[in-house]
Amino acid sequence: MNQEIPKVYSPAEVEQKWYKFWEENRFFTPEEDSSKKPFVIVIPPPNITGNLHMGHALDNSIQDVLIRYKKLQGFNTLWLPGTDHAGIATQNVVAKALKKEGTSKDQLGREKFVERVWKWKEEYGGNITRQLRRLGCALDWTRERFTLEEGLSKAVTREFVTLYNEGLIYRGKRLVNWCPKCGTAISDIEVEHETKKGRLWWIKYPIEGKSEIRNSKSEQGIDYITVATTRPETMLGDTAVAVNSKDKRYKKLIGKMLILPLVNRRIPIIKDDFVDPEFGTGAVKVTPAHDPNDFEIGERHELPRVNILTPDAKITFEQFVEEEKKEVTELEGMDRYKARQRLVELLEERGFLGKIEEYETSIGHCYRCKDVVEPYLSDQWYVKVKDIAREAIKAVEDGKIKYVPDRWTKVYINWMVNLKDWCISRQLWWGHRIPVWYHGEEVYVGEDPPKGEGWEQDPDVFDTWFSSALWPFSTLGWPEETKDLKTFYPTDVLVTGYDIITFWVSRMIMMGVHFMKKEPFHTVFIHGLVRDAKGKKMSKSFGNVIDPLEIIDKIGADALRFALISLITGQGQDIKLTQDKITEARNFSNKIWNVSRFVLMNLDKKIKLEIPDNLELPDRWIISRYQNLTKEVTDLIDDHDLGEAARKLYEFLWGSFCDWYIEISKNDLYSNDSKKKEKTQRVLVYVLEGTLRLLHPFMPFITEEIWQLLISKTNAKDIPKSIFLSSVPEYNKTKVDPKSEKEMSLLIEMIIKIRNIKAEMGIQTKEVELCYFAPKREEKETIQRGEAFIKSLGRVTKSTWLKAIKERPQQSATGVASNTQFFMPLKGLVDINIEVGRLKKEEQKVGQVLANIKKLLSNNNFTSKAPPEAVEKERAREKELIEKKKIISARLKDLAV
RNA sequence: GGGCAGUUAGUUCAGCUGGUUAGAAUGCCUCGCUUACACCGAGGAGGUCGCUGGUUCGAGUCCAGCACUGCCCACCA
Repeated sequence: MNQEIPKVYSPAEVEQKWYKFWEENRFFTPEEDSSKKPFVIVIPPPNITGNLHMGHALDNSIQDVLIRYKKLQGFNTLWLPGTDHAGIATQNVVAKALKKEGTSKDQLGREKFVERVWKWKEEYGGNITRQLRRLGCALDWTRERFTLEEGLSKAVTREFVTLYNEGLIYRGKRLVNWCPKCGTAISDIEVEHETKKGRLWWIKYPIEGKSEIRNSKSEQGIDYITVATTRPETMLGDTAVAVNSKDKRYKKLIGKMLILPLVNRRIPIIKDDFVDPEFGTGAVKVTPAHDPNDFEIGERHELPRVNILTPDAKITFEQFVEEEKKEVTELEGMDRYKARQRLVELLEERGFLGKIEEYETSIGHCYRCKDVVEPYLSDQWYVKVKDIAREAIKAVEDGKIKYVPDRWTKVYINWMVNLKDWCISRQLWWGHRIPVWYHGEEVYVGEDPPKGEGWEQDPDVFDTWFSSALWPFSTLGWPEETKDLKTFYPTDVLVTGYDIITFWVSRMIMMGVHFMKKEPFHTVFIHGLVRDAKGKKMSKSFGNVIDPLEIIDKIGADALRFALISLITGQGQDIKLTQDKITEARNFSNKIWNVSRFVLMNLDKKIKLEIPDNLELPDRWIISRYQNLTKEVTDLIDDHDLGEAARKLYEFLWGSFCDWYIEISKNDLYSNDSKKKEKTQRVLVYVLEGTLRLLHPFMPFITEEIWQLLISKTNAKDIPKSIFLSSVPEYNKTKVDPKSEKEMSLLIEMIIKIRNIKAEMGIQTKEVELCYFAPKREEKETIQRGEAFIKSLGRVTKSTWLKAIKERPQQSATGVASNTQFFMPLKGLVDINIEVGRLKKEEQKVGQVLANIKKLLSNNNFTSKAPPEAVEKERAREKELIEKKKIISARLKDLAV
């Protein structure tokens, strides 16, 4: 017996061994000049600051399943790895480290700082790629890329310069979302809105010439106008008050001037129909430099823009004339929130403050540092996206790109239709430098620096997404016309969570269509997010994170992958990962291990890897089931329903193969009939070997380990070096046998029912056995020896089987009929002969048979092993439950009436 | 304000184009140490499929309305 195979599967060693083997043999590198069709996925590049979290684990498990499956199907596969430099994120991480050291990025200066980030990257940037290896990802590491490396930087420069020359890029002073903490502009989608309790302050703006509003005769609309605001400090930058042109209350006042309280700036009352007369007082203060709507109003009315904030959100009076400062000098240099508080106090003191209301308002936060974002006036670079977006929409509408599940198509199109120009400049140091140089008034845009003295490069860098938009082709060598680019572009599938459809997917489509004139992929496979047991997002601050690496250490990458994949639904719902599910997957991998151990243990010689001829019902059944499984699993993967495919494999392997076929097989394996034994060995190996190949994309390590052991015990020739290089089992329709499936399922049903009766009556396994055989005439002898025994009412083990054979009287199997029959010898007491006939009137027969068995059993005074009082107790409990239910339902009925 | 998704056993979820008795896992209750596996095996209990109508011979499944939950988008001071 195989002592060297342990009972419990321990993945750690196995996984390490095989990944090394795969990588060293370059199995993941596509064949050169292959005649096979390529199948390509580029990895969504994780941030170099990142560590593998469950989201990555899911995303990459999915991709690995697809790649390995396609490989088995005979495609020339490439899964291209890489990482993203992640501008803000990385800069923040390094800045934090510097702070700990007591220095800062400004102290270091730009050049030194960037050098420092590179150093950091060399040191820690490899974390995530190591972790992807642990997961088992079949990535071609010889082609690994980084967004900030030379080649990809060249691509980004080409991107910008080309777009610029096409007139699709412009620089403009606009309101951007400014993160004071990061000190940079961020794009609209990088702002996270959150509804928070705030306040609405009402402020009185005196009409010119009637400045003494403390006078008791003062009245709204005569002496002053009241405006409402959630951000009172912005009044410092007000340059008008707007009212709706149809608003009767203010009609006469349009064109008159107001005196801005404390600042004493003369500002006009203007009409603009953006203003909703129903809201607040119907009059809106206009701060073009600090509010997007006001900015637009300002544009329409050519209002001056007065900026009141420094880049780190402190009050500045840079644009104030001297007189305006007089009453508010103390605010200068003050933090925005402190200033707000103080300003309100000042207004109050001077009688300009009206009421204060509690108010719910939505506040924008930086997606990186969570600081409150300010609308801020600054010079930025923009991409005019309208035309490119149109092409990108068309690609999806024409079906050249398909979203899976389909509902994301709508989300994508809706987003694209409403797309605004894309702010691509960031005031960071870590990133691709914008290829623009200034020399006084002159501006130079080009891939190489301008010649001559005195040129200074734009200090800004690009939005990270501006470079990752090129990822599907920049990684293959673009803008050079490389062989890889020709062979592998366009790629096939993009796999990602729905959270970055807008950030990334849409931009890749835009740039792919624009620069390559070809969609970057034909399928976008969108999956849900991984959440905790309660459906909450996993995050460090909640403390509900399950670390994939910890799980891998404990139970193996295979089990983790299987847990995640089997949780995927066809609808792409979010996934709730629980400890239970992880345990289940662990148990499954152990089950695979043990069933394989069983098969291996029962092989005493080299086995032919083909189906034998002398098949019996259980053999035909399991082979048929296996054929169906092959078809189902391949169809499901083709349909991108990986979760269902995984569940099908689980069900087959555990529910059919282990629970039934293995048990039945013991009959032959432990028999003296060498022909039968060999037949069964061959069926076992045939089905298990094929199932392993089906399972390999999901659980690459354990399947490799077992497959190698198993295949070495066969006579198969030209064996591939790895299961990864083998093939998907072929679906052989001629082996599908509905009749056997039907018969077998009936048999199973009967056995279950008999077990049920047995359990109810407390009869022990050893006292009752069920024999089954499907005789052909020539097998009569065998049958009469009672060796067609396949299933006891409990579990078959070698010892019980041997015992049964030994103890069973010769006459136990009698009355052989020409049809399928059941025999149930009751340990020498009675034989029941159950005729199933042609299995046509199954239902009736089953019922009849069961009734007979029950009768016989109760006539024969079996002793129950369960103590009578326990049985009594259980019955009482049941009765009680039924009573309770009755009462409850009666009460509910009363209530309903 | 607009859009999307979900609501099925105690819990977490499957259930495709409508068709026998609504499945699985886990938990619970019996029983079983049996040379593949106690990370196991056998059996059992547990569901008016969110609510209300409609289509149909037939509805978790299709349609309409409602309720609740979650997510995304949106400039209302």
